[in-house]
Amino acid sequence: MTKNDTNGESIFELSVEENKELTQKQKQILEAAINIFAEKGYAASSTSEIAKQAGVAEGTIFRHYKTKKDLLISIVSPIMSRLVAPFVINDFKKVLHTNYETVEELLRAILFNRKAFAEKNLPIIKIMLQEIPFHPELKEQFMKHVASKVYTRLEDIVTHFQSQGQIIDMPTSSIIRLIASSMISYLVTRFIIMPEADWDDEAEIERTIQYVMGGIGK
Amino acid sequence: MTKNDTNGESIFELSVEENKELTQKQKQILEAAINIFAEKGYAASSTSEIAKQAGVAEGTIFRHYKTKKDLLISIVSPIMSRLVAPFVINDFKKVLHTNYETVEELLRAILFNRKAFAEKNLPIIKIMLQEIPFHPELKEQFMKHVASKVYTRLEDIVTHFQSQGQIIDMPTSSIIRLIASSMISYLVTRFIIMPEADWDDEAEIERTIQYVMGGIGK
DNA sequence: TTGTAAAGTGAGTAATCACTCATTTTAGGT
DNA sequence: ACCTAAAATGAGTGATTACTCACTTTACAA
Repeated sequence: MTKNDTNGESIFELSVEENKELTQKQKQILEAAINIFAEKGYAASSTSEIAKQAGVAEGTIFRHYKTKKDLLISIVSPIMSRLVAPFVINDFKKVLHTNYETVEELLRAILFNRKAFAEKNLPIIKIMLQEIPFHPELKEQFMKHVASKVYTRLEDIVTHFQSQGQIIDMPTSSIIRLIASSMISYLVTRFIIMPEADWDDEAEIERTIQYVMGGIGK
Repeated sequence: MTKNDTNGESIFELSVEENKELTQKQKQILEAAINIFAEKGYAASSTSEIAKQAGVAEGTIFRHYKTKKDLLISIVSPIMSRLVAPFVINDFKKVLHTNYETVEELLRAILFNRKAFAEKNLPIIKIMLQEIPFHPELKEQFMKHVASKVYTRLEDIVTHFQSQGQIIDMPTSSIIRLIASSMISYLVTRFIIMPEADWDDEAEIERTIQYVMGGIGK
């Protein structure tokens, strides 16, 4: 089931382990928990409501998850690995340099790909963003397995294209922050802040890329 | 106490109504509630803990605030007006055009000013950002009294400088989104995501402005 | 068909929740 | 010094919370 082709733009299209061997009821619990956590927030959600919406007894939840927090982590943790999946390919650098001749191309591919990912996993991403500030384990996991890894890869990208003269001379950390900010802001605005506005996605992504290139391109 | 001078860059330095006639205990309640809400989130905070930290009886909280949610709104609401204060000056347009000859100047002034504001009101701003998604009244208030008003002013700014040829030809809404995203992202990263990193604020603001201008300037 | 371990149940538990209210304390004008 | 209204109190309320556990049901290999 796991795709592993690494040709073309597919670096950013690898999928990962789908839900393994889960009981039917366990899947129902996860689905209900995801919906309720996303809608009301973790702290304001009760296990009784989750059980009710999942159509299981409350005790069933605690047979699979020691605590309510355990349930939260079981939901949020997997999304973190999947969030960085495209960046942690083993020969990332090589594949990268041979497939993308310009920063623009690369950034566009990343943005399109992560947009699809965000679209597909919106509720869980909302939970992640909402709960990270209040759960040190989540924050730590995010910093260690998401932020730092993405940063390293972006560092590779920026320095590589900087040496090619495609990117202006500015501290790498600032360039990374500015690029990431623009791209993440687009996704957050698009799917979280104003999801019900009518978006011309292709055009707006194009403008975002144009804007970024104007800011960091030579 | 309220400053009303409108000369120089002071448009973005107006202060507003300070805490009016509040009991000493009421101030203690607000202070404790702000700290605890910011730290643990609204739903995970108990009125008993707030009362304890404030050094008052739990009943005292409910003498001043009908419900716990009422307390939340009493904390978050005022910050919204203060957030947009610089933008709702009555003769904003006139003062604006006479005081700032370039977009760059203006954006820099806004960013510096709102940075100071964010620094001074960080915990309340955190609460606002955290709780808006879960409280329709707050969301509505934010959209009506913050987002739409700021948007209108930015529209004025963008079209004005566009007619002067300082800003590229791109849909106004996209330009506003991109500018606002870059500036807000800086503040969020600076104060919420990575507050403990060592920032060279002046330099980073300058880079942000330079980046924005590269993206939207001619 | 039968044995058994895992899955599922739901009534029960102690703790905590937001909120009430009868009573006491405080502040300030006369 | 006295009066009074507002401020403050804290024990008490029923509802809800996350979680437990003795028990029943299910799935499936032998």
